Amino acid sequence: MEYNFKEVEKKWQSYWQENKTYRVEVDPSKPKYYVLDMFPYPSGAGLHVGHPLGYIASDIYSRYKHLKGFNVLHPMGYDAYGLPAEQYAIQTGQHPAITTEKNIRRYREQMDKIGFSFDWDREIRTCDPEYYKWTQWTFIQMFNSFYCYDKQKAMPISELVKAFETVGTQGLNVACGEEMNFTAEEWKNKSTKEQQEILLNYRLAYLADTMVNWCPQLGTVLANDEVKEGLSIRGGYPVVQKKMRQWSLRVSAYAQRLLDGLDRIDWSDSLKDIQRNWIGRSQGADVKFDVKDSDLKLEIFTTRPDTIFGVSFMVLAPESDYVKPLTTPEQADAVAEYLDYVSKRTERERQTEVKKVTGVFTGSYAINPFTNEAIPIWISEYVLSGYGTGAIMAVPGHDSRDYAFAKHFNLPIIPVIDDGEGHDMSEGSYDAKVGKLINSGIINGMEVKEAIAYIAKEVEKRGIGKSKINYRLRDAIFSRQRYWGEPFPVYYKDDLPYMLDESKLPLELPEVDKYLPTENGEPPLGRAKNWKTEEGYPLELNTMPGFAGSSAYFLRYMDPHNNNALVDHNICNYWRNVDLYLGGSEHATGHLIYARFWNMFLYDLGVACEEEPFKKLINQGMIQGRSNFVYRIQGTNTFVSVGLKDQYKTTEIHVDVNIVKNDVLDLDAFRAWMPEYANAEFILENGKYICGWAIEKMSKSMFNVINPDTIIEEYGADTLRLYEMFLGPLEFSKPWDTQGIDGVYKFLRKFWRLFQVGEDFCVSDEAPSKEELKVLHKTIKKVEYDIENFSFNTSIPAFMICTNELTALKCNKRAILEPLVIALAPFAPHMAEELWSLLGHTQSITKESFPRWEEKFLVEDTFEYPVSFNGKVRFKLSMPLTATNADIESAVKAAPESTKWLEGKEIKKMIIVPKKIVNVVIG
RNA sequence: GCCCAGGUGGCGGAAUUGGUAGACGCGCUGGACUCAAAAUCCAGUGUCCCUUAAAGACGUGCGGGUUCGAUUCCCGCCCUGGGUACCA
Repeated sequence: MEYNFKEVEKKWQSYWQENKTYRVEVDPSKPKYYVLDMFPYPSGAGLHVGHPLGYIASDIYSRYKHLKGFNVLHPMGYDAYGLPAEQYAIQTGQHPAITTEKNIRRYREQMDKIGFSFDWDREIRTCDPEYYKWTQWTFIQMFNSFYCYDKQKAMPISELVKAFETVGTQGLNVACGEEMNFTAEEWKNKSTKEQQEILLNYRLAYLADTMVNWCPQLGTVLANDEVKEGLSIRGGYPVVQKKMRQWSLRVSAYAQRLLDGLDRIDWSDSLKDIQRNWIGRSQGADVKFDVKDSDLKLEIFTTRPDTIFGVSFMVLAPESDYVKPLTTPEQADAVAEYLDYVSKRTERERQTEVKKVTGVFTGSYAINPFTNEAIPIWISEYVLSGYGTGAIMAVPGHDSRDYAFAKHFNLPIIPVIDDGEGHDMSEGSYDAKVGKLINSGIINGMEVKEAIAYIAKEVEKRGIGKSKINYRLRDAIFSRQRYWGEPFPVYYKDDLPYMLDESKLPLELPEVDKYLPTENGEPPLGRAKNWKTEEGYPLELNTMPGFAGSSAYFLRYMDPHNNNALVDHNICNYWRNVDLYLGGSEHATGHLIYARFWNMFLYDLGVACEEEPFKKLINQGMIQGRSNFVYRIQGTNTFVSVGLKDQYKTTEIHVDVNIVKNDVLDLDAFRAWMPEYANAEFILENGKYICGWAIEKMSKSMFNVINPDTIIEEYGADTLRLYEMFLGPLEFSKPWDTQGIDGVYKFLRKFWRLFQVGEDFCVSDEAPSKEELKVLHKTIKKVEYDIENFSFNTSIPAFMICTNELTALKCNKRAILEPLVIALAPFAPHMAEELWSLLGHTQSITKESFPRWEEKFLVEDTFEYPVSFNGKVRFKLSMPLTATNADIESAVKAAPESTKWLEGKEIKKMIIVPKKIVNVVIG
């Protein structure tokens, strides 16, 4: 009886579904294990063969953990809000909810065919009001919180108000937009509106003016990549830099905790590095400079206080608040002209034209606190308003950007560090933090490190500055002028934002007649009828960004139907956090930062039980496409096989990989593929048309998309699962190549045949031989080791070797085959279930335990020593395990093969590594 | 520019971390079974020298080093992929 995968896979998929085999509940009697995949955005194209890679790996691991006795949580859902459905809605008028629903059904259908062990009772969708109720709820909690640096956690905003009422801002050490100073008395005298405005400066979710690309004609904010040369890519309308009132999340408050947490989690070093760079901690000092003929103090941030004697000018960001007060009447026109130039520059231009040096003198001078010299204050776009204080002290001798600026505007360059090798200042700055200070008054002769500490201390002593740590991580802009996203639970009264009462949640997304901005530039929600509270206050028109819904979904899976809480505390206390998270590394600076931040906030609130949401993270690689080409002889409809194409002038054309098998083109299918090829002629080699090939991204336009359904149709889901794993290490990017799939397909059929005698299913109850037991235990050991280390690609060869060896031994013994079936179950669950039931078991294989391997079946009596002479292996020597080094030494000398290699030479040394190798050094 | 990962046959990739490099699979070559095909099975397959075999030499991006022994460790380069960039 041949293995009928179609029938078997269908049978077990419906069995699992009907019996809810993978349903999971809290069970304190068992250890928990939480395996999570990054949930997909359900796009219209459906799944291609690359998408399930991570799902298959996580499925193997969770099935394995289950067999190992863990209570495994393994859920799946959909990141359902997103741009493509909205774009489609704009074009067709079809509601994005309908498109999304359709796509989800298609995804589910495709996933079901692969045989995953998801607990579908826990499915969530971010666009479901029952789900986004808790996204909105969390936002309200953020609005009602501030971040206290002393306690290193989020606190209720009411505590801050209490502090303001009693001591004002005195002794305050909290996260904020800008430093504020007022007394309790002053606070009490402020109007409600003023007080609310001040509180926004401290809330974790806050409304503030932020710089954005604004396109007036399109009536929307644009991302940097949607703008080119100051014009919008769509329409070509002018785009300006504009401050807009936007919602933001104070992610920056958690910068240090996000950094520290990385040391406690099991992620790849490269991913941790990406996050560390993104957070960008730098230790330095804020220093205040007096301004000549003014009461103003100019505060700058520097990481190199040691170079303060080398400061020859100061630079302000064009957007800096210092610009206005520091511009003198004589320079007013020049500054205005420069600011106008800068405002027309887009972020993109500033980024691409990094080498372009521009700037203008303000007319004012700062006083160097250490030399008392007057130094000119300039404005330049190379200084960013959003980092540090938006102003710098420029040390052209030791900073390459300051150097370029000084050269361009002919400003003095003062060397203050001697690198000991006579660095030539005319060739560029010396940026390294190594050397001795020169031309630097009190710190002359000090090493750089010493000098940094000395000046930092001196600055604090004089009260002109303090040590400070800056982070590159910015707050997350949280508003989008889009329709298909979570509505904010916010209404406006007196121009101030207020949160809806929690009892009003969820605030459901309203219907609109069109998915475009309104005529007067409001977001699409401006079109909704009655978009106001019961009291008549207008509701927020923006929606939340894509990352809102994906920032706490892992918590919701624990308790997805709870209507009273994001997650029940006892349930959360059991599942705690994700033990294994699988997904792409493209989320390193997005989702994986936001989700950690969001979870830390919920942890501070007492909702989450662990500070870090994802204990271990694996980034699966991308599966690329393998494109096929045909070669048309130019000006004809004749196609030449790849081996002969150099004899003609040809054009390379992508051909649908689905009509090519093993690089051989199906000629009839090609003629039927497109009308223009209906009369195609071919020049063959060896009677076949061979196509060329290349590795490219899998995409429709390259005709190289492989649909998992097609593979399952032809080879079955188990083969697909095995082959995706066999392709290579999980983390690598690798091309899909259908050619190789035969190998694993053959393996499965061979495995099946182990249970057959002739045409019938037949296993023997005979006792296994020593040799058979060795094969079994060797395999289980290897497979277990590989699964634990996520090298599924090497455990499949272990099964293949095992099957070949058992076939050679003609072994069909139950004692060997039963444990093997269980070990194979995580990889090929359908076949395993079928064999298990054929072996006479009445309950699902998921109820079994993973087999244990025992060392005693693996130990040998002898070891075959490779004997090498001067590092080159010459022969093998079989020795008992009990042999001493002296035994081995004399055996090597006595071996007849040795005489050949020793001829005319003497043994200088003999290295014997027990159970490894013998190396004879001769000379 | 800076940070990270990687470079092994015709191809995807193994090598239990310093101990027989190329497991396993694909592809290719030959054979068996077939009227034939498919399927299946068996054998071979890093390079060079050679009619063949034995034997040998070379071989893990390049150049050095440590070691009895290096794909693995160290130093200096080259290339590929990823991240990031006026972050002071």
